[in-house]
Amino acid sequence: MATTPPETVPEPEADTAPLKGGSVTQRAIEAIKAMITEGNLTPGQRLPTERDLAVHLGISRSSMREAIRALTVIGILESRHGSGVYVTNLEAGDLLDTFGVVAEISPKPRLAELLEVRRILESSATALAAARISASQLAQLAVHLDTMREAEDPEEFLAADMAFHRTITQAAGNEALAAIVEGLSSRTFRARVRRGRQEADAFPRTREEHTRIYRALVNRDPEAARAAAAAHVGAVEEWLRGQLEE
Amino acid sequence: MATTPPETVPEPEADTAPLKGGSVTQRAIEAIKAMITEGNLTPGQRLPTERDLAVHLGISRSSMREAIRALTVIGILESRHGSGVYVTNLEAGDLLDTFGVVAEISPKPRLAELLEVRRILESSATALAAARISASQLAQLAVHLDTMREAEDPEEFLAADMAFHRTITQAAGNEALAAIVEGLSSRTFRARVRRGRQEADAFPRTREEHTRIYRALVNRDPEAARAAAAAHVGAVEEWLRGQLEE
DNA sequence: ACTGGCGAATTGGTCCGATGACTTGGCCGA
DNA sequence: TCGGCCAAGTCATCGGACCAATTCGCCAGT
Repeated sequence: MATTPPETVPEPEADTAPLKGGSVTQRAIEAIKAMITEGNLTPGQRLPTERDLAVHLGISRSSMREAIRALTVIGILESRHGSGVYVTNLEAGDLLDTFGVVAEISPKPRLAELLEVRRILESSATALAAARISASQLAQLAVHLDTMREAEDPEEFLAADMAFHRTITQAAGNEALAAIVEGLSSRTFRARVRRGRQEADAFPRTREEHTRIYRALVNRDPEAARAAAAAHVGAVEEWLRGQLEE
Repeated sequence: MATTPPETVPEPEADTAPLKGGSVTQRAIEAIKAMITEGNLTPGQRLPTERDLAVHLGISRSSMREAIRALTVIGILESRHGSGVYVTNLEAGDLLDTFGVVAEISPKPRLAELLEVRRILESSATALAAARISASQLAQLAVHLDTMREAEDPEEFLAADMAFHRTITQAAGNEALAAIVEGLSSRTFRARVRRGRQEADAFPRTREEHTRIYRALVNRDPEAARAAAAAHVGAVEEWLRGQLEE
């Protein structure tokens, strides 16, 4: 090994060395990201084998595996057992579902902030949907509303609730926006917020709010839709903030 | 691709085994996340050693390292050589700078969508800032405006530009919102968008847009601030969409 | 008794080799 | 021609070894 002699004073701050930066694994991560951004790797394409990549970058297979795993977790790569490692389609959903994880592990105060972000995004998404939603999507919304109306099981209610919102965000015609909002509304996130709220008269009120959103969409009224969605999320938000002051 | 033979072929669909699901490494990731959400691990706390964790979960150290690396990349853990593995402060910035990566590797069409998200968020953030910004922050904005006015070097201009927006998003008082917007405005992202736009008369126009935002903030006019910010981002957005149709 | 530096123990970082599990595609036989 | 079997390719996991950085206590010098 011909590494640097132990004499230079360490300067841990400036990121002046993008290639030599940090650990070997980090270098591998950057290398793969660079290959994608520079077009050497296109969505869906298969990468060389772990061994070849490791040799090519001059690192061990273990380190290369860590790099691949890291990029897998954030949705850039996807490794299929026995087949190979592939670049994902790099669709919004692939990359942004990490958001769900963030929502899962964020401490309570951060939760309120994330809910505010969701309110902003979802109200805008609903306004967009008012202009772009199709007839079949409106029909879907009606079905989900009926399901919520007749559901006794909270589980079923929640599922229809999520489907309702999902249909709207998809109708907004911005996949990235939809993916982010969905991440902020992820299963455990909502479960955490709802927990303990069921004893209140939340269900009828929620149904009413949903109905208001639906009517605004039917009338293709973006401003009404925005207001209704903001009020809907805002209600949860306000309740959560109240919870925090204890 | 022949269809299924009469028998065999298990039913690998439903994710009926959340604990046994997927790979060993995945199990380790979920285990650590669970430890955090359940409060067994608090922000800043040190984890057991890799070796101990591996033994405790009944897996090899290699797999455990992959899990730790994965959680490190998304900002949940932080490992210090020679010292140990620690939970981050779980602040918004730690968790959401993954957004920058998403913006970096997203293909062009997705870029327009992300820019639309930024427009939505930044306009709302600016409106919030109009109500909450402090006198000293307003003074900072003035300094950044002057810097932009006198800067000849595009590099310097861009730095002041980013600082300007950063001050505003921070003034909005929502760290999560600020972190997301900053991720969407990350270095390479803006560099990519700007590239080739400099030959146009973009700088004077940008300065003017910034000045308009600044005045709205000085007047503490949320609606004017929202409109000015939306127009500012929207200008870039529109230009990018034009670029896409080639 | 206090201070300063040195070194051993601890711990993450990297590498290597081996084995198991899964996929794929071609070969072989009915 | 068709269908199943087999072998090569590849990821998944494991266990061990050594290197590098940090940390902290011991010890010598003052």
